[in-house]
Amino acid sequence: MIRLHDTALGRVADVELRDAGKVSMYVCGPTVDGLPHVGHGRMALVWDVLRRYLEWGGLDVRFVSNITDIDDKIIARANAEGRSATDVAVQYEEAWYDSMKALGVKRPTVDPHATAYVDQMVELIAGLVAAGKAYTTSDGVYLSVDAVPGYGLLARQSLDSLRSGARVDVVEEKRSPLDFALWKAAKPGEPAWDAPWGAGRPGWHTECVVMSLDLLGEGFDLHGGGIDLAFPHHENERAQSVAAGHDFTRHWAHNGHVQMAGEKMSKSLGNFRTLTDLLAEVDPRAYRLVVLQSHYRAPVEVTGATLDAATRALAGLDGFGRRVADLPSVAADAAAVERFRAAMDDDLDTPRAMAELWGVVKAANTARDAGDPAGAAAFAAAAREIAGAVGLSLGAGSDEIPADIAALVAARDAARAGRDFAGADGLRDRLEALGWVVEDTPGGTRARRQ
RNA sequence: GGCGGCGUGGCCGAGUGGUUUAGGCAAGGGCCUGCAAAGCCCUGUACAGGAGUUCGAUUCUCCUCGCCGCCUCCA
Repeated sequence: MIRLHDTALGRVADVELRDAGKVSMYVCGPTVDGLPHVGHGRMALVWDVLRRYLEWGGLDVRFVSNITDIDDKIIARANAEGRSATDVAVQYEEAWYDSMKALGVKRPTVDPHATAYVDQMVELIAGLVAAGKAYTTSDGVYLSVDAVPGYGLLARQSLDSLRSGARVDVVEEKRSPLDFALWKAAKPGEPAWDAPWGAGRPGWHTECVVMSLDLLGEGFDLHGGGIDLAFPHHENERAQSVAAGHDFTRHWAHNGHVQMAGEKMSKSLGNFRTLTDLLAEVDPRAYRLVVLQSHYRAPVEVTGATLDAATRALAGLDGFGRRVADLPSVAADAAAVERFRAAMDDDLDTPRAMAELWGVVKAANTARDAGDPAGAAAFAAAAREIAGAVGLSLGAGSDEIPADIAALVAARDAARAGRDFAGADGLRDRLEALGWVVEDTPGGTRARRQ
């Protein structure tokens, strides 16, 4: 079984499944208050890769990822644009899934919406109030962190050091600066649900607790998300579930951030680039490759240069895919697949896994050049196996050739056949000017887009 | 102020106490080709600086410098 870094333990640990052969995982999804940014894309890709890899390994994965469709920023946008919060949420959820589709990120098994779980959230909060672990104030309901054993587990800090470092605004009625809102009382004009403490809306942290436990059950296997969520979001999820007597996730995993010029990219810093824009400019697979070529916990710089390098690398893989398309389909080279598996099982070491991919690509090319099609086929099968396991398709198909391009190619072939090389080179220049590359292969001339 | 991370060859980016190399992109040389393209082969004296532990450190310890993150909404 795979080993992953566990944020609660601060080290890599075996992922021990609750039920043999089945994986229950929850990943915090987006708040749909705007277009997704590049960082969201990395998050989605990292967990998609993990999910696909586990499925490839024969596990039955139940992947739950939520949509936060009620939140302060959604309300702010709705008010600013003079429309309903629901309207805003629906629009940006659609944008989210459009981007996910382009990236090749599989749809979650279930994608719960916060607004559909308000009743259960109210129930959870009521239980915490009744148990004396949460208290009401004039603006909502707060959880008392002093009532939670081990608060600070995910922050990896003691309650005291968290308290001394707190920069939270002092709210007079809060018993501790670290206490956080379970319920926010509605201000005039805000969307609101009824509750024993007055109309309002649930706090962000509560939804994930209710939805993950409802859809995955007590003690589910894995809870993931961006590293920025470790504290306070996940800390507070854990705090609530522990306070309410639940057995929460068995394993916490977090992905590192995307950096822009060495800085974290985030909405609040305003230095973000939307995923929508990025995907309009580059092959979405290139972004997947950038993500795969960095370790999921390390920060990664997403720039024109890194995307460009990945695009070129992808072109090489696509060329390989085309070249081996005619090889017989045979069993994948077992040793190569095992090396891939070892890399992936070692805390999802995708950079090493990708190195294995290029290793088999090279091995297949070498075998083929050496006149060993059987060996080439086994390595090519391994390459497809590995690429498929991480959600990367190797462009096996050829480009559609428009008639005018085909005519130029045919004219060049005729010129070459007549040993009119000057004419042939002129035609190749014209093709290149039109964005096409010609390759003379033993099997005939091949044209492809640049 | 508290907690944590990082600094690897032109760029991106893994990894390891020592015999043989991560890998990708870029670059140079060769093979192949009418010439190319694609592919294959070869090449580059990389581990921030200092001290220490060790037979031996890029890999462990300490210090210095630089960068970054979390402690507030945030993937």
